[in-house]
Amino acid sequence: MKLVVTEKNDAAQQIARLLANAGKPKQDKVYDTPVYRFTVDGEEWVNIGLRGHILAPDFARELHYSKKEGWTAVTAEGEILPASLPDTLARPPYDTKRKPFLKDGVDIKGWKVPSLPYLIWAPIEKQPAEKGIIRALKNLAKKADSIVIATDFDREGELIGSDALRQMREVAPDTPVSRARYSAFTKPEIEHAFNNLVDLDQNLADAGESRQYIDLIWGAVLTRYLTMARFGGLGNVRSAGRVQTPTLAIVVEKERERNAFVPEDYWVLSGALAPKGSDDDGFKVTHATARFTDEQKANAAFDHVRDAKVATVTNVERKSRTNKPPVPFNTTSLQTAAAAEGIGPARTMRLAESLYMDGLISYPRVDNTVYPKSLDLKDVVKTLSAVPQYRPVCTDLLSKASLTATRGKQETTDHPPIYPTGAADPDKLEGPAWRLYNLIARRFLATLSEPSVTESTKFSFDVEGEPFSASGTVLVKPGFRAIYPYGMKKDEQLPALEVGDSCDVRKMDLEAKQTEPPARYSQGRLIAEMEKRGLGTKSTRASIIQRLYDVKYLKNDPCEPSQLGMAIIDALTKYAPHITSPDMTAVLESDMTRVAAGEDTQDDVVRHSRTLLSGMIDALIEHKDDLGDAIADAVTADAKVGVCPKCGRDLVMKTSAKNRSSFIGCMGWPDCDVTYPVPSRVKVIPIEGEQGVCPVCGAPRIKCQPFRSRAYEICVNPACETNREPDVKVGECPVCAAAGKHGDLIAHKSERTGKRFIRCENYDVCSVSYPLPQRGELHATGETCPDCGAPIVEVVTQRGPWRICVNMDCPGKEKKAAAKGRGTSRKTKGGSKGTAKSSSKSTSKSASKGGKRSSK
DNA sequence: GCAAGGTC
Repeated sequence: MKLVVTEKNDAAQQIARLLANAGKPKQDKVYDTPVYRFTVDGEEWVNIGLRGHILAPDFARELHYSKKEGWTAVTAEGEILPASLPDTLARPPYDTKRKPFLKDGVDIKGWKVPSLPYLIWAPIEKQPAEKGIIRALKNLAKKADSIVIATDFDREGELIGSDALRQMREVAPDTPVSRARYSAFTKPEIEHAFNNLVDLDQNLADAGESRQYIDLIWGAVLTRYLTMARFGGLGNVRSAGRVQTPTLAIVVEKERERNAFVPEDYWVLSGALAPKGSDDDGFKVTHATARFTDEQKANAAFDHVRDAKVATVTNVERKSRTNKPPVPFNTTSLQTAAAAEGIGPARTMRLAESLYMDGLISYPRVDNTVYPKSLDLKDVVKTLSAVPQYRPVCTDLLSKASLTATRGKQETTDHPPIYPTGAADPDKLEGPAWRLYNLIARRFLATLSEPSVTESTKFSFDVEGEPFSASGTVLVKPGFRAIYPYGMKKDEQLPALEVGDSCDVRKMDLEAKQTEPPARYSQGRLIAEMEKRGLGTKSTRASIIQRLYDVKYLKNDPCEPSQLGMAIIDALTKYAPHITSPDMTAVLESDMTRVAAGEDTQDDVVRHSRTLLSGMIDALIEHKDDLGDAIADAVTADAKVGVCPKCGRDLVMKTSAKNRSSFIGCMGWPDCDVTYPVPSRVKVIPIEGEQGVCPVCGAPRIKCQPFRSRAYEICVNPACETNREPDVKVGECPVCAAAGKHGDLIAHKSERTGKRFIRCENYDVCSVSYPLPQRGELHATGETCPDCGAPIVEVVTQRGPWRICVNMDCPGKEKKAAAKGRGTSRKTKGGSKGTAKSSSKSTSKSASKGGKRSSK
């Protein structure tokens, strides 16, 4: 039996399909891992797909951190340093007797902390990360007569293959092993690869492993340093890494530019003209000097034209422009295009993964932007014509004798560019999933379509001796724009005018303006910038940006660094500049190339990198307290929501030690006891400037962003006049009624917590109460619930009015939930955390709504 | 409670 090991399940399946020459491959499972059995010229073959890397590098066992002991470097014997270093590693070039960082073995909240200088030189081991796959792999390797490593044809692929081989060698030490190298899933390419097997390139695998080690060493050492410099509490990691830190630096650099920006005054003289005698509002004209930097000159020009009645056309320029259709999508261009449509890169990849698994799009991690010859374009168009929105364009394309597709600059042959492989039903996909599919399908059709032609017109005018101009652009031949409207500008139509025609001057205005600072990066542009600077790969960029948000270095979209993010970059730029620059990646790349070429060894390259970091650790440790203070200040600044109306100190977001809920508290505590509640399940965004102070009570106003609904602003003080709501009678108290007395049920808003709830008017003696939705206008209906007898209230929100029985335990609710839950279970599985949470409420509705909205 | 790289 011949065993073929690929990098992923998808590849195992494709290779089986292409090589089987006696019937279709049979799918089987070995310990839950899918494998494909088939025969080639009478020989039995088995294909197994790994899941990327199956081993993960980590520090030697005694240096592992555990939940119980934290980041300890303490051995079982209480010894700080591991007993011995592997011979291949040099002894650390530092004095082990010197005072270590955060004194070894000192307890910090129960954690023992290792010496960082030592961690740099700590031995690294590779541990199994995919135990199920490894078991299946070994099981098959034992039975195999020969083994072919057929992982992806790149550095990481060679490393994944080498790791797999190491595992197999434990059970099959003598089985012959070879390597298949292919770069496209086509029959000739795969057959050629398997007829011309080579040996595994250990140098290339070593190059990949050096990358793993260097990333781990720098990442772990600097992350531990930043995290321990000022302990931020559980869950507050301050991370650093070869890719994430330079990426953060890019965003911080832009913010610095913005902060250093000095706005300049300029003036714009513009007005409206209309063809003589017409009665429309006219079109916009601007003075030939688009920006006056001299106020006097602007005023002088304005004085000439402010009372003008007539403008004369002095010149007409018409230009027609052909716009080429876009090129096929690869991962990066999909991410940037989706980001422009409001789907962030990380979410795009999650959605793309699930569209791929559902057979709706091709493999989403690809650099290629040229469709392979083997892809039957017409066939894809035929498939897409099943989607009503695309049918007219598909019919049009299918009527052509042949189809020509655009080509991008990057051409690789491992996977085709991202294209639709199935027809989606807008009603069956959730909103964002449909929007992404729609983008991909339309992009595909656009790459096969004609160019679009726009015609732009520029009129020049004379108004009382001052030169003015107007321009407009009109789409005269839609071409690909008929199917691909993304990022399209609106038509600006100008009337038909010729030289010598005159127009009525409708108005003239002089506007004082200021130059704007450079714009922040959108997530899409940040992805593009990372690619430009060689940071990360198509598969990692989205998650790295997400990570920067998760550790609170970045906030908002477009990307804005937090004070914490700026402080981290500040400190690292000073004491470990290497990690903040993309150069580290560039140097690593050239090192890898030398290792792969056999001109350098893994040990040398890793040792050199360790030495470099060693040289920085002294300065870092020396300034640990400065950095700790800077981090603490930055975190406080990030948490600030306003100023205490009582004592004038900062009010910050705090977390209750008791139940981990958030509240706003004064930094002056315990001298000042001012606290305010915060609505639960919302993201709190401080409001800067005057708008952030309540004009009525002086407490801060904040913006609350609930998950997936509209943000609102409130004063944080629940007792404030602006938060007061009149009590509403919503029914009668059943308990009091049973006892023979009368009690109204009142909807009431607490002045202490700001929470709205229903209580019996006899609340001093009667404990009947019900919770209420916290947002929306409340109305009594006078009705009671048929299932439980509790009052029914009406709540009016932005989505419209809805009615609800106020009893949380009402038996009627379970019935409804069960009925709703059934139809949507499929969606909650593949989606994000967020979609899972909101499943029962909004899935069915948002799916159909989203479909209609984006089917332009 | 560490990175970045694969893939799910």
